[in-house]
Amino acid sequence: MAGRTAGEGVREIPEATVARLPVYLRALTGLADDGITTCSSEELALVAGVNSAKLRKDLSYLGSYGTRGVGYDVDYLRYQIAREIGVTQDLPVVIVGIGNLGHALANYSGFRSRGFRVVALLDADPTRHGEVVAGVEVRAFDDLEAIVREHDVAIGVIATPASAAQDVADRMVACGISSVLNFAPAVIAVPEGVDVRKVDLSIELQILAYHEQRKSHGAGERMEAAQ
Amino acid sequence: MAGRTAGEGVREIPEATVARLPVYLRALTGLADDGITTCSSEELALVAGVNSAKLRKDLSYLGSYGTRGVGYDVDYLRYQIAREIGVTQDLPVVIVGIGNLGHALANYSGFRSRGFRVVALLDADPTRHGEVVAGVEVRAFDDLEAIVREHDVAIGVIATPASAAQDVADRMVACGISSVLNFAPAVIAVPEGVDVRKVDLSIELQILAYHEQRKSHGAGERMEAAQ
DNA sequence: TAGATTGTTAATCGATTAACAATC
DNA sequence: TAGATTGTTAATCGATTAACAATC
Repeated sequence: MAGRTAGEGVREIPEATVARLPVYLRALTGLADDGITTCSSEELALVAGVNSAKLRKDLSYLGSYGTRGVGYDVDYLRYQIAREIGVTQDLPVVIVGIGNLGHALANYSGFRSRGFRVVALLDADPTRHGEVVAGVEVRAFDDLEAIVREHDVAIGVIATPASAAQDVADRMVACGISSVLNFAPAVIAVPEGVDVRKVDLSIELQILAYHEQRKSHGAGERMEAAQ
Repeated sequence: MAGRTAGEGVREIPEATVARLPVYLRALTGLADDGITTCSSEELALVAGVNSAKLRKDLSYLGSYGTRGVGYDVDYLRYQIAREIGVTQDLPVVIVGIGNLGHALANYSGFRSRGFRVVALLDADPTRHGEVVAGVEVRAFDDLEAIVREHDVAIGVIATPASAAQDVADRMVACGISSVLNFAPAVIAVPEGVDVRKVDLSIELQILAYHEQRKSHGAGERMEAAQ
């Protein structure tokens, strides 16, 4: 149930840490872009938006890549984190559903720059086929299997309406895709061994709404620091 | 630091529970659409994608809205959760940055159907001004303050490039916006009392990549259920 | 009354944090 | 050597879960 049973040092990295590694990676890239070659856990934590104790604890799961009294080499740490995540070379991705969101995703430069390559855009609507988005031609959903086989695609992105999401997920799984990023506002069921992550735009807004409501009530204290 | 000090029954709902309330709300809406008027915690948990113990524990923070031996009235529970979140009437939202993602967000029907109203679309690029997206005219970023004042906007959405995000956030905060949903791939700093939630498309993909990598290594066990 | 299901308790698990010994 | 900063320990905190008494 917990995947591989430990044993020969297959480091078990906590899920909360895994979710922050990409944040550190981005922060390090930002530092490197600014010409900074070395940083302390304090400095990196600041730009990553976490506290330094948490950062050091997180990094300790990967190994000892810092130097006491000195800090971390930006490029070296960046490579180690990228290696740990597995984004040192481009991973092929397919996007299904080329509506507004699919367009945005296809054009999203952050995929390319962070180790992903959009190898295909698929849509069920035949009138969309042949259209070129972000340099990639929109193809029929039925081409999924051939594309997955050709490019050895392991990650699929669902950007369809909610009603189509489960069907798309089933087809992806049947083709051998084992990681799914789901933007459709629907819970999808997948077999054991397949990972699903869900991004839900309106849920994030609702969480904000909850806190917003709490602020305006109970008029006791108000925003203390107004910058 | 923990906001209002308890006292006269200002229920303190755990953050993890708050994040799931919108999920329950959506699940209940789905059940209602299917004509289901009553459900058990087991049934609701199934469609929400959580286990029933967690669901009941979460709902217990809101009050006692179920009936032992019977279950929950779908419409009643739905109303209670919506009231708790604060989305019983439309909350005004502004979106800044009308690129691909901004377009997708403006057209996203889930906002409207879940208690949010996009009152303005703003972009720094003058060539975009006047364009109508999803029935709303794109206006100048400088109009932000007037719009926030006119519609009493409390929630802002940032869909700009990373380089503009901090500046947009500063301007939003200066206008009195106290909740920000940030889609730009950048950490933004805001004063105490302002909430920020961040949606990062490439981070989600990277988390999937990490698990994907782990699957292909250690060839020990494989996907047991292939559906 | 018997069966069903909630709401709550308590145990467990995992994540965060402060503090500091190790060490550059 | 003195100063700085990592990597780790241990304490704390919060979230999850199973179990079951309460009660419809």
